[in-house]
Amino acid sequence: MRELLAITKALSDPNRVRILLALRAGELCVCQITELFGLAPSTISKHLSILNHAGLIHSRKTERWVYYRLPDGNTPVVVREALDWIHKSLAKSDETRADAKKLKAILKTDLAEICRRQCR
Amino acid sequence: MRELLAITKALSDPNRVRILLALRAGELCVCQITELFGLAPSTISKHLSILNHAGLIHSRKTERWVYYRLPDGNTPVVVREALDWIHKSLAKSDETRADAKKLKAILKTDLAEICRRQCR
DNA sequence: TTTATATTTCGTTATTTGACGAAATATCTT
DNA sequence: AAGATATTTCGTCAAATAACGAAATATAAA
Repeated sequence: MRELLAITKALSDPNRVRILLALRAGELCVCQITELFGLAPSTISKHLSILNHAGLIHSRKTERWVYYRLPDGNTPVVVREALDWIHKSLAKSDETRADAKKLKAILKTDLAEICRRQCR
Repeated sequence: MRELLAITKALSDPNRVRILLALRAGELCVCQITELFGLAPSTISKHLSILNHAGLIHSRKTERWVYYRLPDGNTPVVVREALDWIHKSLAKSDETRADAKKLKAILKTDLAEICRRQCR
């Protein structure tokens, strides 16, 4: 029950659901996600921590950046099914499409340039 | 997104998840659920309202009682998959078994008798 | 070693949520 | 019609949550 509730609570915030959908495009670092949603870096970091704690995303630290991605390979069934459910339910929504479009632009921009926008 | 969030929010409380699992035994009236969980009738009513609003349960009023049940037949895919996921994930947990056992005893007791315990 | 950059942690604030009991509503029984 | 019963609605309170900015941490660059 505890594991399942960690998942359902993680999924009960729209921004966290949007993050999961955005990550289908591949791993993203915190500042890219921050740029995508226009929230404070600390807010995004907290959301990522909650998703991570529920097992819905994994992280990888390299140099100055922390990249988050959807779990790959050996994922608990309960997690994989939750992710499948979310993606299946919202993949084609207008909001998801809009986020995907904006993300595409962000991915074209230099990473350091993106990050600098937040740190001032 | 709104529909999905109604579902994930409904699923992010342990008592509401337990209600969904209990309803696999068949429809239950509010006082039976109240008896099962030992919470105030108004609290249970609120939980049922949230589950109902998310489409996760349906209700049927007859005489003095309101019965709640899992949706049958034409249910939106997003709802059906959420229910399948919950049931599959927790059907065999200790907590679910304990609830099922207690529920069995409640179902053997006369309905009016159960209700009278709460209304005093 | 200092400075800049990227992320997280912490403290604060406003909002939401879960619980309760009292009152309102609706239905059944006298 | 009056009283009893079952459920819901409403108001209140305590706890949880989402947001932010400031400070802390960690790594890279100068």
